[in-house]
Amino acid sequence: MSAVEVLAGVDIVALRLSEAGRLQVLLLCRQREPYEGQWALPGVLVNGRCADVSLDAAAARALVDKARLQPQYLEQVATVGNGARDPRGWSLSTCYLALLAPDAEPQDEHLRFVELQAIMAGQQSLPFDHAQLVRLAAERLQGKSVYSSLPLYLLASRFSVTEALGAYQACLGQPVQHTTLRGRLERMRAQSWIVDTGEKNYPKMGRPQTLLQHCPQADEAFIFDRSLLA
Amino acid sequence: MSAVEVLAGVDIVALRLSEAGRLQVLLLCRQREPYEGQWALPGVLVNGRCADVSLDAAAARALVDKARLQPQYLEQVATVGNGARDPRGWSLSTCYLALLAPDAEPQDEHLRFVELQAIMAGQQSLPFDHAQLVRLAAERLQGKSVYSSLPLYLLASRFSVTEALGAYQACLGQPVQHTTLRGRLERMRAQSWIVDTGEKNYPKMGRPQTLLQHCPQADEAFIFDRSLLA
DNA sequence: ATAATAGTGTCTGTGAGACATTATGTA
DNA sequence: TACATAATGTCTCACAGACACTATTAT
Repeated sequence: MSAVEVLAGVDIVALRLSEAGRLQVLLLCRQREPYEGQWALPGVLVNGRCADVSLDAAAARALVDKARLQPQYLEQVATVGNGARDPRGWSLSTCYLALLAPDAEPQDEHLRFVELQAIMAGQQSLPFDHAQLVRLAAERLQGKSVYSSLPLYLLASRFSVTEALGAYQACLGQPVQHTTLRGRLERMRAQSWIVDTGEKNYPKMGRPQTLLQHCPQADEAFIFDRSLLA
Repeated sequence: MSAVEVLAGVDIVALRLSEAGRLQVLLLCRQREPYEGQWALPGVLVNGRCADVSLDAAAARALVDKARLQPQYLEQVATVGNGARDPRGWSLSTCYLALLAPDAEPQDEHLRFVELQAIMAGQQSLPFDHAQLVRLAAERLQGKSVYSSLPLYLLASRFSVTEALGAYQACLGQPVQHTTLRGRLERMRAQSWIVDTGEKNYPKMGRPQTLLQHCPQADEAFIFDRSLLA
């Protein structure tokens, strides 16, 4: 090992909303030691020899190279570093939160989605400190969902208010009043972040749903000036 | 350079509130190449040979080793990595925001406080991408000041409402209604985050000031459920 | 008609914004 | 007394929370 350098990488916590309305984490079966054959977060090492122009670019590359998936949202969560997280020695990992569309599907058998709750509850164990990274990313998502439009990045390009409600409830882990969400969506519509497509979805029963479209007007999510569930 | 490892470090944006009520950044005159003799952010390299148990510990060490200062608040802001920021090659830096008490004084001539505004305006240039790191830290502080008690960590152990108001205005860069801040301080008092010491400060003119004490009940700052300046 | 789901309306409570008023010290 | 600064009171507005009510489809 070099005198002044250190092992560093990025790990991606990529989340998808299942049909049942639950959050799922993308895992990859490791092809190399350490922990070969175990299901872990997708990630890549970063060092000068890679073509990455930046750390953020390395994160995007990790998801494209390993899973051929393009996230709808990507945000750096935190960097952890210590001597215990990797058997190869003192190492750094920068954790990213990625939000995928609900139709994101694994391309091969080395990829799998598992329920976020299974990891949080410890039923699904992960190598390295990946369980901790998942916790950090989930906390970030939950925290920002209280005052931003972040959960909308988990939806398909056309979505109903009911689907948006499901996304918020999955991110927050608790029920949300639909009237409150409607108010927020209306405020976003006034600023062109939401467009009413005019199309309708006709479910088996009940009144048809208005289909909305999410049109982010900035890189960051829309910020509301008040918290949910205060 | 090793095949898989990379140069990594932490850099600290340590802020102090001047008597004039303006934010100042702690700079250190570099003792080594690169950029020897230039004023830059204090920081340390991280690698397995150091005794740091974690990246956060390395950040705390950077401030103690280089400036003998203990911050009242320390938070990781972001990690940047690219091939251009350091002349030695592709490198990583994790940026930390530190908030100091107003009586924090440089211990020797290698340390200096400069106005945050001078750096933001480009009047004071910094080596590496340190100006960008300062911007990231200042953005984090400004963002969180809207909905949290973060500015209070810039105050002495006993402080008046007027001083707290100055801290908020410095962090936000705009005026705040004192009645709004009083309401927030009162809500913190109800939850034991603020204590009325009963002591008074008697300025040359005017009604004496109640002296308050900040008693954080958690590692994170107090979060309000509504934004200032919406 | 009935069931099911979508969407609106109404009322309440909280806290920020703005500003007037009162309180308490010094010169 | 006048003056300066601290602290409180009042009113409005925006928006979340709760829940009732209306609307629109299929069977």
